[in-house]
Amino acid sequence: MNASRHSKSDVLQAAMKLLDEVGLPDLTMRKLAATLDVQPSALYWHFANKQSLLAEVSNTIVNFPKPVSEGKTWQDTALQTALALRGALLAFRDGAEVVSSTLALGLGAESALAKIESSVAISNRQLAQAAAQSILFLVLGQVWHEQQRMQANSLGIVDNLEETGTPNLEVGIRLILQGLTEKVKA
Amino acid sequence: MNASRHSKSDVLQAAMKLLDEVGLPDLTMRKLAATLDVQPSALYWHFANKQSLLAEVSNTIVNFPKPVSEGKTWQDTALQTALALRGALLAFRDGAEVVSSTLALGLGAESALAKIESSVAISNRQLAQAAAQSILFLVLGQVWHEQQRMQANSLGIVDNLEETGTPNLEVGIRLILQGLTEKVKA
DNA sequence: TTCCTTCCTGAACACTGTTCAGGTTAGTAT
DNA sequence: ATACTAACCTGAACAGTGTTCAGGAAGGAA
Repeated sequence: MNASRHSKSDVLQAAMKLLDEVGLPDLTMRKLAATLDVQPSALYWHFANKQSLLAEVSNTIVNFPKPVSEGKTWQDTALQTALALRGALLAFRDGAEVVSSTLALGLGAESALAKIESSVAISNRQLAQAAAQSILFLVLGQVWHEQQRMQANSLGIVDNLEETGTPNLEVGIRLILQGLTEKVKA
Repeated sequence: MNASRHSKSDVLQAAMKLLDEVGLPDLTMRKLAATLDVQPSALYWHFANKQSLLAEVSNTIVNFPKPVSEGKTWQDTALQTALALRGALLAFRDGAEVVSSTLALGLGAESALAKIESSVAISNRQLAQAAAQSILFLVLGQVWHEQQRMQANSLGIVDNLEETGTPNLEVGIRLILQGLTEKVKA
């Protein structure tokens, strides 16, 4: 189709489109190169390796706007931020797994943690950091689970009727915020 | 070394030993076969595929004894259970990643969730389930992070001085349990 | 001795990420 | 117009991956 040359952000865009279409396991350098009408080796001019590519994909996924906090309690803002993160992860196929992996490798996606932490408006920063990290892991784990089920269901695998995804997540976050509120009071 | 034949549990044991020695990325079927003095294809008589092998590895890792609850509040028991899970994951290199992956794929490791859930002795089972799931994701995420840092540090990468691993985990769990306690009271 | 189950061999298939020497294209400077 | 330079790509190869499959060997039971 397109025989023109490509910039780094072209490749990044194509990678995210392909991710959404085929999922993480099938996001290979060769398939990505094919969608750009280019040899696989060409990708290595733009990115040092696949991990670096995925790191930037991950950063783009979690680059969602931080909810405004006007007229809301910080508990509400924190909850909204966590749910916004959930939405950002759900916007791309296997988004949670991609972000989890690059976060574990320390290659990016730290902005997600920062956004949650800054929404926890309590004076004890150490405590706020622990809570924010907990919320982050909770959202990542839950959405990863959820997205895996989505794919399984789309493959015709029997639905287990355990559709407690979203409720469970919100309940979990609320428990942490509740605990935080009590702890700060004392 | 050993030219005798092997049972399924022999292979499983060898896999776990190799995992602990070289880590998940280097746990390949070929290397595993080599430690058993066997061709790679021989492994497929014992396990349908690599995922199935990892699923059983995962089940073995999380098969830790559930702490006794005598003379303790359920909050204490739940905390102990979560920390026991942490210990079980830390007992094997990349344990958290292995368990996270197979749990996401729905191929095993559910016993971990069951143990935590049963330790949350409140009447509202729906709430208990949500809390248990939250604690599980929290432990998995935190330990995954921790183990990744351990490997990075062992490779000579600079230590970031952010040694908040264990404290953060315990704080997070306590927040959830505190929130639970308040919610049950009301 | 025959039979059957258990376990393994050897070779191949279809992929994967990555490297590298060299070529093309386009734009800038002389 | 010519020369230079940076951006981008080709083509081929390398070393490795999980997995399959027809067939062979070992050992106990009938």
